[in-house]
Amino acid sequence: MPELPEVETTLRGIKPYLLGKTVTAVMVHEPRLRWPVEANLAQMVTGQTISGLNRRGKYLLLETSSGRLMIHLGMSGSLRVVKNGIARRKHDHLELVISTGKVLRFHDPRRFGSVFWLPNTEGHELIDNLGPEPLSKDFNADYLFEASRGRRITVKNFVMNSKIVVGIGNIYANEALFMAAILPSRVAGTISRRRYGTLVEKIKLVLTNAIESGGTTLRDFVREDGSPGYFKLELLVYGLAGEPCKRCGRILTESRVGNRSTVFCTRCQR
DNA sequence: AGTCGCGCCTGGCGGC
DNA sequence: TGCCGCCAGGCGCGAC
Repeated sequence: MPELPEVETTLRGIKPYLLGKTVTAVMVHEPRLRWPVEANLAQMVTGQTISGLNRRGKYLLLETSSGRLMIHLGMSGSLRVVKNGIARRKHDHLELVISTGKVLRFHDPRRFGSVFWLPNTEGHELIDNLGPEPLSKDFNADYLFEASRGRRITVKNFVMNSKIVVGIGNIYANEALFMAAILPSRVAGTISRRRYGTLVEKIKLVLTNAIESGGTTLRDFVREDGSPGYFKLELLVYGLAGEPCKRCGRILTESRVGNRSTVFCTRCQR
């Protein structure tokens, strides 16, 4: 499930192959993604030179002089760089052929991902109103505390809201709340400034550590070379319901918060 | 305005 | 062994 660390890992992996390179062809094999791939996308991107690669939340941005290609990996998406001529696999929906003889392939079995072309002159509602980057200084205890006042949703749903802060999905929300010793079901508006300080610190820590491990591979996620991310080995609670808490030994509990699998320790988290 | 539930989609897995 | 139903969840959307 690509969250910020998986998208960042992908960005760092593909960057050396694409930066300063020219796209010589674009093939859209399956336009039926989360949002339909626009019919003119290939025409707009072909011939463009990629002048920068960036990430905003879970969106990858391939910058050119006339606009940017926005890619979201959805639930099961991945990007791989292969040599031109390697056989296409099932669910390889879109390809960018690069002047160097490499090909960037967008692979997404469940098709929850999306690909957009965004001209320089236009904004896009999907990225224009996002919250701060969690690894930036704009994301701090005061910000999160103030943003939470009056909110009746659970703290877990609160930090998974991309309008509040980008990049945190179910896995890292579970992990950060465990590390911060906060129960996922706590009401966001009733948590103290001090505890939000701890939560901010743990969110930054878990995301940073996960990036260092190349992200978390549960099923679908792979790096640009097809290799998995290894942060699964360092998960403390996600996927570990029924196992003893690594901190106190009590059996970890699983429930549904916001209709998503939530794992926590009833002793360590309050 | 904030909150909640739905649905998109495929593949893996448990149960029978 | 095979089939069926459930589940995984990012995220926009409609309803209240």
